[in-house]
Amino acid sequence: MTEFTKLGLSATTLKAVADTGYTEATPIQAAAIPVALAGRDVLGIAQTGTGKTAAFTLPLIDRLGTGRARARMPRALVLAPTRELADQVAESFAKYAKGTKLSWVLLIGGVSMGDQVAMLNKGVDVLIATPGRLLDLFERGKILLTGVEMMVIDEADRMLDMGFIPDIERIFKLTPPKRQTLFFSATMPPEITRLTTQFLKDPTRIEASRPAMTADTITQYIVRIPSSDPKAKRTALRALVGREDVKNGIVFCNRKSEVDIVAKSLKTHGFDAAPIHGDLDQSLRTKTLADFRSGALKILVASDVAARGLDIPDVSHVFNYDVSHHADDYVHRIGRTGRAGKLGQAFMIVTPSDDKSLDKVLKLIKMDPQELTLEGIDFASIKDRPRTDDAKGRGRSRSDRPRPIPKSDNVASMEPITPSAPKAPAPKAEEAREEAPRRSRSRRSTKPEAAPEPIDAIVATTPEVAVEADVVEVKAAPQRRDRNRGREQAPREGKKPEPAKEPRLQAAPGGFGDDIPAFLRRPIVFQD
DNA sequence: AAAAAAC
Repeated sequence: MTEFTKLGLSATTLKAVADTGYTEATPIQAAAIPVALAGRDVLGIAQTGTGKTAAFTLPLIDRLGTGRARARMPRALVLAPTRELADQVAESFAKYAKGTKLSWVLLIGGVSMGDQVAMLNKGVDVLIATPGRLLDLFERGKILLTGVEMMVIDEADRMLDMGFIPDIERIFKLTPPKRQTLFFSATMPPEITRLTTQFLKDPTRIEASRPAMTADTITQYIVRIPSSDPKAKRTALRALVGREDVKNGIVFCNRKSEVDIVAKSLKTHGFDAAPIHGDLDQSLRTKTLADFRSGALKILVASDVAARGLDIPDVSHVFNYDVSHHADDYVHRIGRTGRAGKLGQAFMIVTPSDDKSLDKVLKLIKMDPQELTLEGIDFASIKDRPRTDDAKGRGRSRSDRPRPIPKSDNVASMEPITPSAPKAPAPKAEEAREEAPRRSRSRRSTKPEAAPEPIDAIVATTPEVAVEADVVEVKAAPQRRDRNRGREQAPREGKKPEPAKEPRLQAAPGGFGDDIPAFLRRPIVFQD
């Protein structure tokens, strides 16, 4: 391991690092920081859990030094795929930049624009943003990206999954070509390779080998049940959660609607659980996550919004209510536990209809998790009330749908599952009535068309560094700021409901009074 | 198959 002091960071930055208690850099930090400090582009291939955030935050802070920010002209831009991840970067920034005069702002959706705009007007050095809000603010003329000296793309492959690549491309083109770019992705599918070829200059490729597929701090289990019925699955989940000594745990579901149902079910049965997914109000998401981090909430029921990247140290259990369809997601999900040397347990409920997904997972993790059996539950006789969110045309009409089955005592006795002794008495197993919260949301496909052109590998200009990644990670500050929670209305600037998109004059930059040079009101686009 | 992300 390399010490931070050997990486060429300034005294101020080193002091901030030392204050966090860390002395040794992770492999990706040791490799990336000197390259970034030298002003070179970095192509980092690394998963979360490798200390990636600090690997770009520290050199960013160092290189921006004490230069000063101008109104609406940020000098650095960090893009992350989800709001929570962006927030996490902001936390890291707050921690490491505290000895400097650098200012920064978190630009994410779901929260008031007012504070963000005010910060931009005052002038900030660093923007930490999700693509949607950044472009929104740009289109409103609140930001100029022509002063961007450094740009960081975090979790690029996830951006691809989420259909953000056109946005990212557009943002790249709004920044000056001479910027320094630090680009991170866990995998390098063709579309991502194309992006790096187009926008990175002679990057140094730094690869942290996949963190061990199954960190040996995580014990994995498979819980097979003979029924795919949602109610049967919930019963199994409760039996599982009830018998484990769960300090704090995350339950992952594949669908947002299921997240709501499962959270409600757990709550009804006396568990301290709350849902988190992308359809929930951002203030709620923020609060729920904060509660979970602080220990005020024991069980987080989550969609994959929480699967990747979120650094919640010390999660004791992960429960996969659904088998993830993407094997990668399974690895990310269970990676929320067993972190920083702590021990973790991961359970996966598997039904007969999960065969395909399970195969993919098992192939990827290259091991066979221990099989557990939940004894004493007659899963076959548990039937959920019909779900009504299946209204995709061929759904049955209200009248000919089967009626809810009268409550019956499905659960005989809760036998301990195989290896360990029962810890807590299983909660009462009567199903409460659960109404599936219905959500209809128009969904547009954002998948960009795959560019067929296969691109050659990136030129590695420095010897390729293949390093062994381990699980040491710079921890997020335990105390979160509540800056997301501002509920006040964003001051409506101009009362145009929808500015007709014609001759695109940007809103006036500050500092010119009424006399604004025309060129400043025109959008500026750099073509690479 | 679904998740996420702008008003």
